[in-house]
Amino acid sequence: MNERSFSEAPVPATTRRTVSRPAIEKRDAILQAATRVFARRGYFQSQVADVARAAGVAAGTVYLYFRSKDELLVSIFERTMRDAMAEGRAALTHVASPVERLRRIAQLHLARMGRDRDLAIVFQVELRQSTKFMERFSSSYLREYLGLIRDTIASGQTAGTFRGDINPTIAAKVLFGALDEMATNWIISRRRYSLAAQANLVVDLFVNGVAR
Amino acid sequence: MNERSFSEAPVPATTRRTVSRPAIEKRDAILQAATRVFARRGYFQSQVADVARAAGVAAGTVYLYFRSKDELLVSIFERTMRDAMAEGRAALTHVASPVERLRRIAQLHLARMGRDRDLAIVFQVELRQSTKFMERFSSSYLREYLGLIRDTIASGQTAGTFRGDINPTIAAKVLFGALDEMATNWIISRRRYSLAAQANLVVDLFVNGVAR
Amino acid sequence: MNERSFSEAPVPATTRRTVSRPAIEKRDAILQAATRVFARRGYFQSQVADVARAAGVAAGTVYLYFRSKDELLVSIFERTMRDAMAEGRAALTHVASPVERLRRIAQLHLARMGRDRDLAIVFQVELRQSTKFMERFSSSYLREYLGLIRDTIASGQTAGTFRGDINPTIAAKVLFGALDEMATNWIISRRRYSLAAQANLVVDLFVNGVAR
Amino acid sequence: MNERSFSEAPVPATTRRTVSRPAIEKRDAILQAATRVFARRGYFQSQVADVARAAGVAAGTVYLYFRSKDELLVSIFERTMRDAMAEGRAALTHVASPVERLRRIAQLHLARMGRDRDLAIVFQVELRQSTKFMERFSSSYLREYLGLIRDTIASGQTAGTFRGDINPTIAAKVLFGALDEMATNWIISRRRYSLAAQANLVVDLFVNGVAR
DNA sequence: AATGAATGAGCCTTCATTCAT
DNA sequence: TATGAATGAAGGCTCATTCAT
Repeated sequence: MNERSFSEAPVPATTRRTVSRPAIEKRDAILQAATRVFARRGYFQSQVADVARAAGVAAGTVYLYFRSKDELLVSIFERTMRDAMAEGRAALTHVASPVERLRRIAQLHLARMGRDRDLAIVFQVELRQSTKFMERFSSSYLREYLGLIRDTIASGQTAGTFRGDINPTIAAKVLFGALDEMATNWIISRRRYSLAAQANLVVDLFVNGVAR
Repeated sequence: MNERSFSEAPVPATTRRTVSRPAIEKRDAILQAATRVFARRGYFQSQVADVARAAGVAAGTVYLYFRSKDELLVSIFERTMRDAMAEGRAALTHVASPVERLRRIAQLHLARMGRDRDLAIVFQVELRQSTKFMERFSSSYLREYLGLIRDTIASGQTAGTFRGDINPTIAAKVLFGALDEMATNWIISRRRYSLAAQANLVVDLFVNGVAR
Repeated sequence: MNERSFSEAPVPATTRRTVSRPAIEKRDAILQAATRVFARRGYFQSQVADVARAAGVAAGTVYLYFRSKDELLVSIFERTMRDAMAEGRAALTHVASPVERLRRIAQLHLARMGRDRDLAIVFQVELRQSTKFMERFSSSYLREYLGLIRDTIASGQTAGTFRGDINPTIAAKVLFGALDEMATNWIISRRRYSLAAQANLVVDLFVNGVAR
Repeated sequence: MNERSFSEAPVPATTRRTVSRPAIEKRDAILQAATRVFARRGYFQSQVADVARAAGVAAGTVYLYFRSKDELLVSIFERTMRDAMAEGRAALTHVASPVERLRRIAQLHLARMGRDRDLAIVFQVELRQSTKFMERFSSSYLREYLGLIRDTIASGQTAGTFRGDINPTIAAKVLFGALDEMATNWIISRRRYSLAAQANLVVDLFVNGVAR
């Protein structure tokens, strides 16, 4: 991967703020095509021209919507995370019970990945190629996501539902790591099973432990 | 990454079985240099010439010991996993208690990664770039490693230490995912802390859960 | 020379059939540059970058018009042979006399080589580097060319102009070999003389023999 | 092909003049192996290590007998031509008739090639790769060989057997070209037939022409 | 004389990106 | 906005040759 820039999302810029509807649609089409192509061939094996072809546009057109090939990957991540966080927060609005909140988080997490295998592949595999790349991610949405889990755990501790002697930061990583591994394993596995169905099992394990 | 071959390790061999000591040493030196270089620059940014220079040999010499650049990566994985599995099995020989066994596994896992940051980077980041690559890994040593964890959990169930109503396969993934995330987070994090020290915390959480 | 593919000519095509004029011109320019460069430096000593520079395009551009370095060589052969066969057939249309036909063939053959020393060098030297390469050639245009000569001889036999006791296939090879050697010798020789002027001498010798 | 040197034949040089019998034998073995390997794989595809292996020696050993890979090719040519010229002259000693002399030359030429297909391939194909290479050849043995033919023809003219109005130099090229083409065609052709058997046909054609 | 491990120069090809239209 | 032809930097790998043993 060449020098990653990680700069602002470039939107076709005739007018800065009002981006026309068809422009957004084309941008989305390209992003979707990129997800499909990256998932099938892998990021490095994929050529920008492949993405363009899959999106039904010319190679040069991709660069009207994205600054670079890297940015396609970054944008897939950001769009998905933005959606996920928004959906997550909405889903948690009226859920008070910490356990139930974790359950919702896990369900949404695995459901989103399980719903779109190509997206899942990009998230679980293609997105993890360089420390720079990962640092960039962890310091933004991922930090936010881990924070959401951590806060939920902490509030569970405050409420007396969860043990006070555990470190909520570490616990958050444990849960995230577990969900992440579920998703990765689902990608890799030849067998086809419901990923979402594992959410409750994971949360149950996380909450109650393996001990009798 | 180009077509990976994953074929046998090509060691310059005077006779097939007896590989001379200096040959082994040079091979190891190259592998170590590769770990360092890949970790610092990333696999794709690294040139074979960089690795050669770091190992103090000529570029062409790398190809006397490894079939391709890819094979350097594969070999780092395989050598480490082989060592880790051997060390793991040895360390578990006389440990009967399931909880203690999990603790040992976690400790060895995080200690190994925490001991060599470069190796950890290669393992947590560089090695996860393509589905093909990951499939190859999961179907060998990783499967074996997950199996080791799963069997430990299952024996804990048999012994009555662990709940009978959990799926040991899923539980194994949960624990592995948690450890894996610890390592990844440690890599990414700017702060320097002891990775190994988290082993007990993770296992405690895994065994007892967050619930009061 | 690497694995030769000998596949279809890859012409950048807006539409499959209508190749734009400038595209054809650029392709021709590259082919001409390749002829010049290969003749001066030899095929293996020539770099694709040399050809590109001589053609006034970037190195990558060559690959928009030709699949590989090999294909440049193949294309020079094919374009020349196509032209030569077309010109040859046209020139023979109204020539009935077998001797006169042979004379025309020889004249065109040597005139074409004598007209473009670079092309001659590529034909007489660079194009004869591997059995695979030569097999490929002999089984296409060369076979056709030898066939043209053989048929002319055979018709001369039928007409009673030529002896009936000679094998026209062998006679064709003899004439072709003679012309080919004339060309090769002309290439190699330091002295500059008219190659075309030897056509009649060769044909006279071929027709009448050296015997008094 | 890299810079060709075309320098003196390097003989293992412990003592300059007295080359031990086994040294000569090893040199010959290498040359024979080279002929076989070059013929099968082509000169450029062949590695010096291939030749060494085929000769049953180590790669470095080849360089004790030959200065370079190029020189292997050159030496094959020179050894064969030396033998051929010697054999030729001997065979012609007591043959006075010009036609008969030509017949002997043609027979020896085609018999030698027809006897050793690998050698024939090297001579007809591998040896003709660069102008420099060919210039080197033409200016030595080839010139001598053509001279032999030319002189024979000239003496035939003096004797009144051959027409006085032909240019013996051109006639010599014609005959050589004819023989050369016979050999090349025999190499390329899938069909297996006697090459030597064509000698008389070619000479008859050369002497008497195709005309009735 | 013989070995074969080591060297390192050399080059085809790909493909992200640009830009004239 | 859209196109797609053109660019040119970049690098993995081969293999003839050397040389310490």
